[in-house]
Amino acid sequence: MVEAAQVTGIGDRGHEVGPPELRRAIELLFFAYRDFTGEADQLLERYGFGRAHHRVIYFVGRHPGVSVSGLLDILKITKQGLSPVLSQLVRDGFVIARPDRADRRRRRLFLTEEAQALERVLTARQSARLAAAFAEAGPDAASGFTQVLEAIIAPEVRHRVALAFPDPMEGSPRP
Amino acid sequence: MVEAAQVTGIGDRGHEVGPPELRRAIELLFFAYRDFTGEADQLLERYGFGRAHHRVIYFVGRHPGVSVSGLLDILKITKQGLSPVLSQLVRDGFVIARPDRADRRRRRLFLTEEAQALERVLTARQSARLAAAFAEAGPDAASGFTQVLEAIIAPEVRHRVALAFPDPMEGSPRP
DNA sequence: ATTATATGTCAAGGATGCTGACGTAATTGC
DNA sequence: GCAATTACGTCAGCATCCTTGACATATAAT
Repeated sequence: MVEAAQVTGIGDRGHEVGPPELRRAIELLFFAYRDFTGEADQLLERYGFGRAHHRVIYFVGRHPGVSVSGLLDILKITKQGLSPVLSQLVRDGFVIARPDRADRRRRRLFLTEEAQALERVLTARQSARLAAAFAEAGPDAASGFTQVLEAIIAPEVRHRVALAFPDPMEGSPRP
Repeated sequence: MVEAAQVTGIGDRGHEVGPPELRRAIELLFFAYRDFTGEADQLLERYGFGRAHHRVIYFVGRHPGVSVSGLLDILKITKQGLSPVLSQLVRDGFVIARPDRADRRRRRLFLTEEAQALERVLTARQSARLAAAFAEAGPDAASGFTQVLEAIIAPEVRHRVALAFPDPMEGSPRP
């Protein structure tokens, strides 16, 4: 096939393997995600933060009082991987960790006001980009977009995603 | 606000910052992309490859005869970043680089048969996951999904995405 | 009292990038 | 023909983010 590609050469589309619309969707997801996540980096740099810090700030902001292990469950990384990032955020005054009253082994994490302000700006930027895309594609497309994303997510992970309307149980201590 | 979060404590949703559906979409994109890309990793490990190798295999497969700089343009990384990955793929017999006939400074990249087979399996896995999500969400949602992804992508990058139908100009030498 | 849990830390390493500098071969422009 | 440019490679150094493994400490549960 390599020889064939060289012989037929120019204009060869490579081996066709599946429905073009699926192949196209795979690529769209790659490019879209890359462009989308690149949005916030410039602002984070000013604070000496990277993507990992962004994720922590975001999810602690969404789940105030989450425990360290709860955060690890969401992020699906190891505590050794989280450690330097979380330490820096605490050291720099962006995250506050206080022991849970009922179980003092657990540290509940909260954003400081400065971190909340940063998170608002970061989320606002990404929201603006999404809103522009939704406006361009139309409300039905926007609805389909979230439906498909939800279907892509592994069933056991879906419950972690924020609900469209506030979750009354959010932040409650584990049994 | 941190104190407020601790006082109101349990059940607090954190600071509400924007439309819930946009916040929800941001999270969906995060979880969906993570689950989606994790799909192929297990298979790649058997070859001693990572995501970077996957990207090279994928795009060389989609653009047979692409030059090194062409690949760098697609991936948006530096040649120093690509170098170890591409070298390993050539060394392991997954990518063949031959000088362009008209301009022998340029190396045109092709996949070997083994690499094509691997790429087919990898893409088939991801296609299957996408197809399942499309089936679950319905054809209209699938259409909206790709429309929104395309709208998210920066305009100057959109032309890089595969077309739904083969591009007759693909692989042609630069003027 | 023993065991289990939540967390932290030290060590070592891998994957994937970056910038900067330099070199070589080939092509292009004058 | 010669200089500048282009395509590519490589070496050095560094950063980010993540891993596994081992061990320590405090608290809670039994």
